[in-house]
Amino acid sequence: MKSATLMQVAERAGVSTATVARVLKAQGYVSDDARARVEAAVKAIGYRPNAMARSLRQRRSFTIGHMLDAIIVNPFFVNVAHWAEEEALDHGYKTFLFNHNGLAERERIGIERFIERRVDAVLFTNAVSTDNVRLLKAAGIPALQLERSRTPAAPAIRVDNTVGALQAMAHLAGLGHRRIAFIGGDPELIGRGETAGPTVEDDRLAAYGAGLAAAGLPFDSALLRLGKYYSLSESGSGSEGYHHTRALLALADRPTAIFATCDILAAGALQAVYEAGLRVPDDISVIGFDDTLAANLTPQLTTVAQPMEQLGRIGFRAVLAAIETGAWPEQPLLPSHLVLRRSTGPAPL
Amino acid sequence: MKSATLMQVAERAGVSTATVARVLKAQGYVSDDARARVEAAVKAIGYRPNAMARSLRQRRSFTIGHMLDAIIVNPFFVNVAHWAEEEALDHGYKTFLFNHNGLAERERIGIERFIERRVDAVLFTNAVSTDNVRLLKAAGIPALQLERSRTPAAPAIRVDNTVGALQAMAHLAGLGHRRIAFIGGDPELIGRGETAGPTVEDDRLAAYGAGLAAAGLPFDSALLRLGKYYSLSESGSGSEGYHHTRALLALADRPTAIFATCDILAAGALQAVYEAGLRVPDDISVIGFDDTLAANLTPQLTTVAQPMEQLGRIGFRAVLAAIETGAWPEQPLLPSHLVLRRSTGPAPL
DNA sequence: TTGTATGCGTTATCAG
DNA sequence: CTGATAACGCATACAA
Repeated sequence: MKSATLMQVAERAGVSTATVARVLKAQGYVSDDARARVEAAVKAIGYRPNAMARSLRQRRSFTIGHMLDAIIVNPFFVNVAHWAEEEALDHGYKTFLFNHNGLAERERIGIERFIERRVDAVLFTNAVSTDNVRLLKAAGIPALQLERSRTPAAPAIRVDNTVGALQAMAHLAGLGHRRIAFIGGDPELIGRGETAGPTVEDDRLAAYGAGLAAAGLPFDSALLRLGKYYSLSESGSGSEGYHHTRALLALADRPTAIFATCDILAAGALQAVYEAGLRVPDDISVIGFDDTLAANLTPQLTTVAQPMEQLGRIGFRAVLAAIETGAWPEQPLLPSHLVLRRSTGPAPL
Repeated sequence: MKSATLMQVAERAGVSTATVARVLKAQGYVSDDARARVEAAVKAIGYRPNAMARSLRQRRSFTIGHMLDAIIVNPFFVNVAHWAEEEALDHGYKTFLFNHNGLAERERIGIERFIERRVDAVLFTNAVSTDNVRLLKAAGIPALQLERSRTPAAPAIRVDNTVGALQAMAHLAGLGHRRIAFIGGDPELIGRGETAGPTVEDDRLAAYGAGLAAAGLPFDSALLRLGKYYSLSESGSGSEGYHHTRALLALADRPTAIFATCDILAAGALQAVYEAGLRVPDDISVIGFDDTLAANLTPQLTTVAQPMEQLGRIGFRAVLAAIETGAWPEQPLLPSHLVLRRSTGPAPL
């Protein structure tokens, strides 16, 4: 039995479609008698409104698009998407996900699909190309960037990376570490996009420097390793962190702590340390970033958590406001914070 | 500029809407002249078809629903969803995801949303309640289960868990292990659903027994630990594996190898072994299942891989066939297989 | 308090 | 080869 229509409900209840619509939307005057008959009819034939017909008529799909990067490699993206979806559900919305894997061409295709399906707004975590984002503006569809701003073509709800990173550095310094290495995304390779001002990678790196200075520790370029977060092609996605750490451990005066700006990088670091026969945190401490893989690693990873749930929920509420009012609410800067687990300890003597 | 309509294209090109539709769908006779004018008009006003109008008219949404379990805890689900989506994209489809976290009530809500949005079919990875699945049947929407069959109310594309599990056991036995522990999902707690015949958990457990027997090893109930795969509420999702392993290590005659039937369980096992000051694989070998977290763990985990990409792709193609022909294609039993990494080695002397 | 009528943007069926 | 025209299922302005 293909779902019935509103008209069939009306017939069965002996009223007009307008009346059925009124009881369904719980607005407008309806007599108790009519209401009861309609409700009975709805139940009897198992009527379910056709969302597509409704959307066509209202020129609103109650659907938003969510563009994501590297969804099967980095759990960060699924998490943000999950919470955005959760919030959307609470407001009668559904989301369409699209994974661009960092490729502008894929992103363009995804955006075209979104436009064809008439999403009411689009969330980017993260955006790749300004031109693509402009496609949405041209179509009159609001767009919002989450976690970082990579293009000036859309507003962004960003994360304060500095606060959490400084906590991490202070934690390490407080444990007596004097040689702290940094494994991070290269600001030149990652995230620069077309937005002016510091990128996420700039901020994390700057916080490393500031944390060193605050603790009165010298900066040593041998302890600085910048590159990609992970490779999408290689099977062991943490191999970037693994190789950097191998190099670090080969140093004559090796570090006693490593601050990696992604849990995936930290996962690779833990593998390299283990392979070298050293123990974490006894011989070397490790801190990650994101709080994605952290609780599953050995030992459980101390890490700077990103506010993934807030990002998703607040992000959705922001686009909803844009859809309904045409204006963007203020965009808060969401804090990151250190989560202590078992991969950090006192510096070895 | 809100996206233009087909009628506007028609006006601009000086033809009827029917002609525009003909060139857009590349079917039916259109003169080269008319075709050129239409194409120019489409380009000029940046026309994009309205998928909702099309769907309403064709009574087909080119959308499928995908019900998932524990999406932010177990990467397995995102992976299957990703590949199903990828295949869907190749066929002009999009998927709606819905996460039920194992709750029948949530699943019901998700299915209702799917029906309202008129998805053309639904994929379950995995289903919770037979009643919910029947809701789809009542609405005339084809449904297919992926990875395991938990209800007789829909066909299923399942995985052959036995072949991979036997490989794992043979690998361990070949390395000289004689005391091999098993940490797995409890057939009574997980997966029994309403389907007759052995569950996934039955199969994995049976393969453990068969592997033992094949290697001429005795079965020792002290080495058998059954429970849940993970807890959705606890932060460290691998805590189940951690606690089982602590118990195993406390045994007077402890095992030299552990076969855990989920990478998340194995992650917890690795943590417990590490905490006990033992090394993997020197003191104890560990094998997981799924190949999700495996490459990120320390040491990289030997595991039985599930065919996640095939599950997603073949699953989508099967529902597409059901949508188009009304009949289900044959449902293959997809093999699992052992992936060797660094967590297994010769049994200690 | 209720009903009628129109249109949302397509597609499909007809004639021409 | 092309153009009217009628649905698809719902929402809403307007009348009654």
